[in-house]
Amino acid sequence: MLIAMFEALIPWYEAHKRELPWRQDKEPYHVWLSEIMLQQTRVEAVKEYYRRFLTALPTIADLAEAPEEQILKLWEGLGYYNRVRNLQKAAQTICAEYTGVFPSEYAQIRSLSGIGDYTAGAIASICFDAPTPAVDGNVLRVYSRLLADDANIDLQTTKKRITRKLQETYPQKNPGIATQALMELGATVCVPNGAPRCDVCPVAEICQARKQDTWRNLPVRSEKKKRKIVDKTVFILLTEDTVALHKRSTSGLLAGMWEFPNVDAKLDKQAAVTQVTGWQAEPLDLLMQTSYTHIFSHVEWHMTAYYIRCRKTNKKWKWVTKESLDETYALPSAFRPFREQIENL
DNA sequence: AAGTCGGGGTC
DNA sequence: GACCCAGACTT
Repeated sequence: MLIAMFEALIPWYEAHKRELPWRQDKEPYHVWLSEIMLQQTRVEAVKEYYRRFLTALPTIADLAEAPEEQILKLWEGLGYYNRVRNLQKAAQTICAEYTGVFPSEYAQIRSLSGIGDYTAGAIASICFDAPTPAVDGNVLRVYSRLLADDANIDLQTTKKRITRKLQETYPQKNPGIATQALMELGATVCVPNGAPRCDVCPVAEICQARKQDTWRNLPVRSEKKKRKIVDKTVFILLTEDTVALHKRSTSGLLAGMWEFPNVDAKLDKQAAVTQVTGWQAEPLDLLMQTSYTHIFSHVEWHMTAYYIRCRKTNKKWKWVTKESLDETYALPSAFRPFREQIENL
């Protein structure tokens, strides 16, 4: 079954594959960067980030030596910011332990920061022709439907089993093509939301979910728990030419990113002004008030923002010009609407 | 095994 | 509003 799948899949991929920036070559740095950026992130979202990142940091050595502010700025808006910290940590490991040359053995690749089973398998097969499966969400979906396998794909045991089954029959010639072909099928034909395009699927004839008409129920996943709601009051503190920023902790949510000063509570106008006075920034005028909800995977921020003209700056915040905010400081998307509003004051 | 960690497209 | 994306790491 799986052998027949690969036989039909490879020629289909060669005929229908998308042209993507990271498919120009098999340079490990390029493939690696793309795989990290693509973790839980759509192809369309990654394209421009990928190009910009490589223009700024063309080599692994450049990445290893880059200031943290620069790599966070390059990742700004892409999310999961620990990805880029781990990316740099791995780059430093490659420079220190592998003389700057990306390692070619699966075990070495797998041991680098930010590289798990999926990414190691992808890089080893695509860059080094190792017959190592790369089991991502696409592959789990394709496999579940092809075999009408109703095991929960969120379970470790299921992923291990599917990885093992693929490993047994993985093509020994051009395994990197097999890796990309499986994912391409999941991304463009056996799609995650909506009906799969079985009419153009190269393996429709051997698909058990299609035969049984059970594709709607596959793959099976764990139940998701609902998000917590956090109320926030955000302070857009402005002088004549600067705005106050705060750098977040280097651990936890949005680690190391910059933000507008805020507190985890819903303050009314008076309490907000009192808060700013307590920070000794001397509030002059309350210019505007806006509200905005930002949704993360596991939490919602219900934010009320007060735009306040201040007489003085304090030592508690970093007061920066709008220009340097845009050019230098990495601001998460959660705060982006407030940044835009400043222009309308 | 469950929780944490972003942001956005699609239905 | 719910789902989920070329997942990894921590607890």
